[in-house]
Amino acid sequence: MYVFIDFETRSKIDIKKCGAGRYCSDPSTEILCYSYAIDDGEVVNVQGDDLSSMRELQMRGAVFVAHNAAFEQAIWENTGYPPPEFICTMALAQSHGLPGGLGRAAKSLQLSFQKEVSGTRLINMYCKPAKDGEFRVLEGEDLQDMMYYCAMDVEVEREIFKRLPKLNAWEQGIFQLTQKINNRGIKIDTELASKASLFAKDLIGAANERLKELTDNKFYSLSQTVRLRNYLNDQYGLSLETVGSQELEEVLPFVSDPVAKEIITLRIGFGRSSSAKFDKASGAVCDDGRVRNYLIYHGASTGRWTSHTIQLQNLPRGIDIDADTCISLIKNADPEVFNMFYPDPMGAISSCIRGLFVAEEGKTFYVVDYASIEARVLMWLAGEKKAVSLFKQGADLYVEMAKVIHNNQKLTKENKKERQLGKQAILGCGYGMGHKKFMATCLSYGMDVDETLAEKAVKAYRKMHKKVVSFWYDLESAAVQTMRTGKAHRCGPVRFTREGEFLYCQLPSKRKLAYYKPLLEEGKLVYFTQDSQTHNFKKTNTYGGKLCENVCQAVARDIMADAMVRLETFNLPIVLSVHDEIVVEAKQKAGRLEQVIDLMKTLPEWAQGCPIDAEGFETKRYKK
DNA sequence: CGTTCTCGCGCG
DNA sequence: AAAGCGCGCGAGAACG
Repeated sequence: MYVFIDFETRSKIDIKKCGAGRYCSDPSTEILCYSYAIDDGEVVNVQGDDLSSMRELQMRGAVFVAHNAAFEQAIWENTGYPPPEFICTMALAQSHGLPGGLGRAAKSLQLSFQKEVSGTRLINMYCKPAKDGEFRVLEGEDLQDMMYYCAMDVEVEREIFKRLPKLNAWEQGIFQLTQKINNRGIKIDTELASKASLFAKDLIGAANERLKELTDNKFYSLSQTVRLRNYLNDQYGLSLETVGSQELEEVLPFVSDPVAKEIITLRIGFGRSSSAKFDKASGAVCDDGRVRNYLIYHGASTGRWTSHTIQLQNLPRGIDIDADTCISLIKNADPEVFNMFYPDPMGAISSCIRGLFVAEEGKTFYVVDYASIEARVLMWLAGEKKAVSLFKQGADLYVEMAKVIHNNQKLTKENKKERQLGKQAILGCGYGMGHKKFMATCLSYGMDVDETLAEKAVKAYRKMHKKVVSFWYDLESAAVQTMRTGKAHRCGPVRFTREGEFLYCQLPSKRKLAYYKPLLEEGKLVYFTQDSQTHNFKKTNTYGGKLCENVCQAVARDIMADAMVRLETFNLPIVLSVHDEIVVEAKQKAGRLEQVIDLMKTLPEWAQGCPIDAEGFETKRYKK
């Protein structure tokens, strides 16, 4: 028996500011009404927060289904009863390469039920307090409309559920593990959050004031990016395409006007949004000092986790300063003293963002990450035996690459510049990058590589790793053949199949990557996906190099997911995972770091032979 | 006034 | 033998 359910809740606190973790646990948060449907039955609307009939269904072994089940589970928990396990239609949508949001998912699937747009007005009216801080009373026609809106959400989620295959048992387990981590949460240094936010706001405020002076009050903020670009171009004869820091760094040496120079310097130094993460941390922290509900299962189409509320997957690495010293200055010193201490005070503050996350009293973080896992997975999948064995021996592949690029066997680790180029090639050229893009990528890492050298590097990579190159073409041709014939086609360790509205790519772990509404257009493979920049759901083309990238990212994720399950089995609680890194929070114990590393390096049956490696450290305060 | 899109930032 | 890819969020601006 499946029970499809959707809660409408109200709260005195703002879910946008606090995230679902704190929102659901706040005492002012309560269920206004809810709708549910049993199997194919009619949707039932219930006013108020009495869940007793739901608990009865739970007792009878019903399987509950919700869209973004984490929310329903947390709300259920807040009523004082342990929630059942859920199937999450958002997880189903995302694991099929569809948008996560209920409305967007319904739209992209062109369901017969669509999300009711009129719900927004009701939510603003009844789910948030009025200006006097009190809730408006939901009754009469608006109550009926609210229940109708809620019921439609149930219809939509039921239709998504019927339309998409369920997660396999292993992946449902990974989904549950994600929820477990989300509920466990991670502790925040709240004192640091509030003080650092003030420091950052001071600095940004001063920079914006200076911008006003320099531009005769034409601006109020350095983040007015488009206007700032046009202004610099018009006023100073520049030809900027953006005001991104990379482009600005490039042109700065050629700008002669002192005012333009200063504006650009201000934008580079203060354009980043540093105080935002501190503020979000302050807002999202629960009563026990932890933030929760930050990981999104299968947020990326490849299966990687993404993160929200506080985006934990893009914490700045920081500049080269001692973060502990900087944090104690933020806590104990005045801003003036602080600014004297650091020539780049914004850089210093943003270097402390990682330090917001601290281990619970008596515990410590074990931070372990895989070494260039995607490059290793690629060599393994492509069958590059030599590279695989070099990786296994612990050889320096970056130097080996440099030797080929420069046609010089005498190069060693000490040839830093050459090795750096070799590293860029190994990490960057595996998915078909051309030499122009390679040049730009090198430049973004501060390496000035000319076109000839870039061309040499790309050619050398492709010559040295012929099987990687053929892997691109074989992947594309297997996918295209599957589209042409409707039959499964294998490419080494992966297998393409055509089922329903999807082209699937089955990975060694048996998990399937999904491509929605695939088509051959003049022999080229296209499919529908959400544009990662604009969020528009649209047709996009793909090709060997891109398929290769998807597969490598996905396999690396599967290796990490497997390790995460293992860590939890050995009672090593994960509080965070970031693409190739896992953070465990546990009591300090001799040998524990090695244990975490060993468990992460242990490979599942399907990945035997993959040359992975991991390293890490322990720390009370999160850092890179 | 709220929603949606774009730009730019940060990570892997 | 041609192409690197995957995200979320804040702020501003456009839209209704």
